Amino acid sequence: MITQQWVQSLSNNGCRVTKPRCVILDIIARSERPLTPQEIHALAAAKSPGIGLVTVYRTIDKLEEMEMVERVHHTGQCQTIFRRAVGHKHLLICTQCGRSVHFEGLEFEKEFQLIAQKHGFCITSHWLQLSGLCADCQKGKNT
Amino acid sequence: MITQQWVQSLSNNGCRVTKPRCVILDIIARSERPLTPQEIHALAAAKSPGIGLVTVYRTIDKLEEMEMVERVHHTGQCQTIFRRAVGHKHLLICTQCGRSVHFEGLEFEKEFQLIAQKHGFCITSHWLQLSGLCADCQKGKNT
DNA sequence: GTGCTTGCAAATTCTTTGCAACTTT
DNA sequence: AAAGTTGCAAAGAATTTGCAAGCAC
Repeated sequence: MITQQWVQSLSNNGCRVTKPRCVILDIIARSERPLTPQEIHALAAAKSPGIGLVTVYRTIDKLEEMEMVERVHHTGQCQTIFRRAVGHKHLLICTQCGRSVHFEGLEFEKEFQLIAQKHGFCITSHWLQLSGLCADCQKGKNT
Repeated sequence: MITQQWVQSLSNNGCRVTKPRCVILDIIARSERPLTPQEIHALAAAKSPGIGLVTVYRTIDKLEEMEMVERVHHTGQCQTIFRRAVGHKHLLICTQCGRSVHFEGLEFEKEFQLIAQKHGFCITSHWLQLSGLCADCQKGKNT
């Protein structure tokens, strides 16, 4: 389970493993789709009343810093949070239900470099996200 | 000049061609890099004192609606505005000076579809941006 | 006990809305 | 003259900060 790995990492980095933090971690780790800070807060508060939105923001910052989550562009904003994949992967997002899947994209890397060279640029990072409808939403299951 | 085309389009769509609007249009059309609403406002106010930030927001909305500009992910946010390219192009951005260039990316489209199919998704759009250092910034010119 | 965390309240920052005055056509 | 626009002030929304109390180790 991802949650346990994250708790371990936190601990290894000298961070305290507190109740609110665990609840938030677990919600993000288990989510199949990117969540906004507000959504995370709502889910966290449901599980464990009293958790503040501020704690959610601070936990997200910490997780981002430790490269366990990343910001994703979804529903018009780029502040939704999704767990980060191991290795170099990109995201495939369902515009309707939000379900997201990581995919390998190594084939592209070389092409990106070539394109950049043509313009005199030296690439340091890239942002690639595909949006569409997942199998269920195509069938109208989540309507 | 892009500005003139835009003014023409506005006019054709029944929009009034006002002074503030022209100033804002011109700033965005000429910019080599994505600008935040605040930056646009600062530049606009410098050229023509009295222009309100609200007008900038409203003009951006209109331009976006008419597909003349797009939101770009830059410097940690995705609300910076950059002119939109004709046809299907992607963006190459300098993380240091912000200079941006559009490039063709048709070769990727088919691959995107294939990847999506493997996961049962049907792609409707994608978001691809390459970030790095432009030629000048690599040489330390803009430091 | 020490020092990291938490939650509250307040402060900021960014964006949107209501409205009367003002332009463009 | 009619209708779209503008800028101001105010309202909202989202995020950050200060701080005393509370936990984890």
